Amino acid sequence: MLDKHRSRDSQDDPSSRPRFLQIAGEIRRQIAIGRLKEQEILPSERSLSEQYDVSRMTARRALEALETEGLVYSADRRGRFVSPQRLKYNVSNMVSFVSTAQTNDVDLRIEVVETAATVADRRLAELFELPKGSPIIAYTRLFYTGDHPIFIETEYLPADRFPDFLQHDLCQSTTQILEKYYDASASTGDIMIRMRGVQTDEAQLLSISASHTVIELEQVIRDAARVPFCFGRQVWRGEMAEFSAHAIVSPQSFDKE
Amino acid sequence: MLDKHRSRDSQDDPSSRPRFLQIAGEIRRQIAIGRLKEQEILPSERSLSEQYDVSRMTARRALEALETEGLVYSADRRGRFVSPQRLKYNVSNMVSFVSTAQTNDVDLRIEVVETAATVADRRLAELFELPKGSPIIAYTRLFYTGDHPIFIETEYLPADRFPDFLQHDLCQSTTQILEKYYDASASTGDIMIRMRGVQTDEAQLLSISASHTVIELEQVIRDAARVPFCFGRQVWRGEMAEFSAHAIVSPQSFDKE
DNA sequence: CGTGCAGTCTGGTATATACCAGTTAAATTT
DNA sequence: AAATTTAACTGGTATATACCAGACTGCACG
Repeated sequence: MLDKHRSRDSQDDPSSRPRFLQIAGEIRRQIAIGRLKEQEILPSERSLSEQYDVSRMTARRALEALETEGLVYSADRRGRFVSPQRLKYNVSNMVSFVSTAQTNDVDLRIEVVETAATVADRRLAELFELPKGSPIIAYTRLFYTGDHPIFIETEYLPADRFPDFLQHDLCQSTTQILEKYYDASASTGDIMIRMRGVQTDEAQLLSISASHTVIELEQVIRDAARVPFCFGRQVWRGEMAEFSAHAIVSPQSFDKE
Repeated sequence: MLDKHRSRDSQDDPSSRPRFLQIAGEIRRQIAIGRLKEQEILPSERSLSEQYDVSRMTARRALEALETEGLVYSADRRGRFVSPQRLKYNVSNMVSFVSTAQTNDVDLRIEVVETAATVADRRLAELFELPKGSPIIAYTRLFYTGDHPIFIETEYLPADRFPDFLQHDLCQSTTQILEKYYDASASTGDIMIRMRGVQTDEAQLLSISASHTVIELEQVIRDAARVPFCFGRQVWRGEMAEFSAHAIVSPQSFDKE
């Protein structure tokens, strides 16, 4: 009974790289050379396992590796697809992500997920230099290229300064609404970027599975008088994000801790 | 036969969340409340599988979920540990990451991985506005907190402007070397940040397993005359990074695409 | 003509098992 | 007491199997 599988030297040759990584590499190459194109469907786990003569689990691991890399995404029970190209977001050039995307002929679609009139919690109060409990407008939007979700954005505005804001059509650049109707234009901003695990509600909106990673971007936008008037948080599909910025070394920086 | 009578045994109650996510959540909670502290070892796959009465593979998936989130890291064949706190990096405040880290009492250690005298490829030539083939100095360093790797940095300098640069001790702030000995101080910079899959050599240095994600940060540093004199690329363990920046809306932005 | 209903496809979850190669600490020998 | 062996760990890789539920395709029926 010793010889259960006659696996023998199947993988103990010194080409020691794990089989699933070899397969992942093979597929990666096919994407690189264009044999598999954006949004194209990949071979299924089962067909890969036949093709490479490995178990389904091994084929799966190869695909999962490509998924965490961001090269590939999985649409539950429909298959896996080649991820579309990254979107570039210049955070300095705060002249609205929407309009720059549109001029660079990115097929951008916006969906309003939720709007709310609420009050400032401690953090928002501190940020806007308002008393805790001041009225705040909040709205969450989901951004797509085509039908591919890219990021979720939630923005908070002090309600007093922007009356009837939610009356406007939020499927456009809010920066432009703020400028046009409320004379509030961005002058400076503080930005924070980090990678973290996705939360279940976010995962649903972005149609990624739980226990993936996303990139979170928070920004405070200030007007020429350095008064903060907008706080925003974006949660990006990690593989879709590329942020750039132009930094100017400040004469004296006085934000500490 | 509308009423499909399902067996109500074991765990198919409508709390339908996958078992491995429940377990991951349990551990996550224990980290959050401090029952498991930074750098502390987690229970092994096998002991978790007994504790929760699941197969080892399911326990493993729970731990892997925490790993991709960045809450936990795995040291090959030694166990899994709670990740240390993030490091904050203010990219605007270009006054050297090293010195700011040291004032904020972060236990920073630098290891020189490689130094090289090479020549400019197309990209570097274009960047530094030099002819292709001009001499370039390159060096790669690995940054740690304690014995925990954080990021790899490779920097490129035009050799003509910085003679004998590699003679200096590279285990300190290079920004300061540049300022002190070569009178080159940062005035502006262009920064790019994105998430991507780790490469095998990087994975080794950062001691993470292949098919994880990292954050890549590239920056071009210019002096007061807007002449670029340093190009750097950092590859961060995703869970360790948090970038912040202060942006100023430029009167007219004339960089396109 | 569409409507509904199989049957087949997909990925997602879960279990059980096996072996490998480093790590570590205890046991043993020198 | 120091050096060395050993044995009990660890995570990593891999296979085989099973069932689920949603998505899709095509066929039969009204």
